[in-house]
Amino acid sequence: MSKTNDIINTLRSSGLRPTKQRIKIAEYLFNRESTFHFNVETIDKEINLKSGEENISLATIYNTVNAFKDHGHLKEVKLNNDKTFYDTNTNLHHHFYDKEENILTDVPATDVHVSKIPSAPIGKKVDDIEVTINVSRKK
Amino acid sequence: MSKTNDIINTLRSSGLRPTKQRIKIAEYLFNRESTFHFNVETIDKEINLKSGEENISLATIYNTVNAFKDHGHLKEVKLNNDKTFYDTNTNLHHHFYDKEENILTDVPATDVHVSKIPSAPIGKKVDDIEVTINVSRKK
DNA sequence: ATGACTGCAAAGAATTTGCAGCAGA
DNA sequence: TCTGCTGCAAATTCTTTGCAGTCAT
Repeated sequence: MSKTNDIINTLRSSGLRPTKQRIKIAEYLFNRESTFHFNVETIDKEINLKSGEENISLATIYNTVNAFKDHGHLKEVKLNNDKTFYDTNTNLHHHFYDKEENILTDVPATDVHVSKIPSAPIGKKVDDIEVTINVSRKK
Repeated sequence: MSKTNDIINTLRSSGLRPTKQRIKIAEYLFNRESTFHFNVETIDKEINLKSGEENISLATIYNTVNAFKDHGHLKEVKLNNDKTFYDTNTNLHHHFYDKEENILTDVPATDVHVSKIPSAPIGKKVDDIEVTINVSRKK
């Protein structure tokens, strides 16, 4: 079974119609070895400016990314940036963040141990812990 | 020496002219026991809608908050929200975050120990570590 | 006096939405 | 066929900016 068929099945089984545009975006996002951080502009540039084929409208890219997020294929990430970033790694994990260069790198959950945390506020329970390791250029 | 004079001195010594608007906003933000998370709308509502006095224009609130941030009196915080939030606690600390209610609570740095972290990417050094403890209503 | 700040309105930037036409089931 | 999706443009929302008048020093 080809990768494209995998993608079609994944979309379908999460309740999303596998349209031409969604397949193209999904292939771009998910057919890669390592995790990937991007924003809507990334997709627009890579898919639209690069190919001589039909373009995908910005509105559709927004709709598609939101649909992927709502169906658990993407995770939203907050950066010191006006644009919204997304992460193709939807598993629990941590990050290196270089704010000088606005680069986000994944850190596997197993590479970080948090050995002490306070108890949750009254009436609340802890769901998960996210660690951001802020880094900068070594001088 | 009164609190207002403290604020005027703090503003002046960080290179900001203590104008009526800045003093009013600074008093609202900094004259409180515990740390405080807010956005521009918070200030607008609390200071403008509440008082019968002269209002402070939105543009000035934006300018003031940016000035306070640039001069180290505020820290920007990223939430799952379209608006930019700020934190009056500029020291290193961690957070409880309840995304159901969009509530952020401070956790002192001493209440959290991270006992294992990966080494920084090549050419980078670790500056600090921020821990977000995601919580939700206990069922 | 002079340079910085305020406030208004207009501009900007990212994202969402209304709706007609199109495509996947 | 029949919803759901796409794509365009218009609308929205948050934030910044230009500029004339005002205020702190």
